[in-house]
Amino acid sequence: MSTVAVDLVFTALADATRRQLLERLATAGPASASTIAEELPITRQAIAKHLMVLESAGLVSRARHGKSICFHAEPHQLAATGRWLQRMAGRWEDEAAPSGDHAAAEIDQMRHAV
Amino acid sequence: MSTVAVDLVFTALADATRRQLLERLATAGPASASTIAEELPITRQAIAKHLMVLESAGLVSRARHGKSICFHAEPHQLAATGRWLQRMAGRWEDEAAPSGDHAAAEIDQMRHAV
DNA sequence: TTCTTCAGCAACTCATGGGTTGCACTGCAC
DNA sequence: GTGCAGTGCAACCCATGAGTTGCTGAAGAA
Repeated sequence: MSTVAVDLVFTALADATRRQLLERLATAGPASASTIAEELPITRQAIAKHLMVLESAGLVSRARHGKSICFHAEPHQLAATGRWLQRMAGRWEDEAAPSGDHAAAEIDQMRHAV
Repeated sequence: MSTVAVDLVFTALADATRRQLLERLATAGPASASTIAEELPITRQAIAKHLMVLESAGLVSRARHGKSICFHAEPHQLAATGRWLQRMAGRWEDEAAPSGDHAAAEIDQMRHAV
């Protein structure tokens, strides 16, 4: 996962409406922006904008059929982001561990840096 | 992990500066807002604000020593969020799988819903 | 062909948040 | 006590983004 991809995914997931949208698509099945607009208290335009953000993050994909467009969730990207987070956390924990009490050392350094 | 916690973590991670801050603390060790301010091209106040956001998300914790405050990264929360994401993705994949081609069914339904 | 319904585009309002400056407060060293 | 270094708080500017309205375009049905 590139830094850009991570940025897009986190930005997409930071908004509660977008997470709601994603969950809607994942649990209740694929739908168009118009269909979702009937279920939520916001306009089709707002939903379309959110879906574009989700799509650019790879969390949702579209499929055109005639004049209507069907969006469906992509859990793989979500899982990939989860793995990325865990890898990152693991690496940082490894970096912090071997040097013993890294924090204490830093604090000690701060104390004497007068 | 509660919905509120998830919201806070994603909001915190959505900002590039905050991710940079978090990585700085995780890799180069704990530091105070003033110390980081000397390394980055933004003011101490801006960094302090970001650190508050990271702290409220549980991604960073503070330790006061005299008049200076030392912040250090908390990889556990990052790992927990990663696990949450993967669990979510797994559940959604399970929901999509058993019903066969869910998307196709929905599209078919859309087609005939005139 | 015409009507209807869906999606796309553009402009706009308004709230939120990142970043700044300025000042007050608090420990520590002298 | 005084000065200095670090933090906290409040007000402010400005960019971004969420959401809206209005219109245009295109595809399918009668």
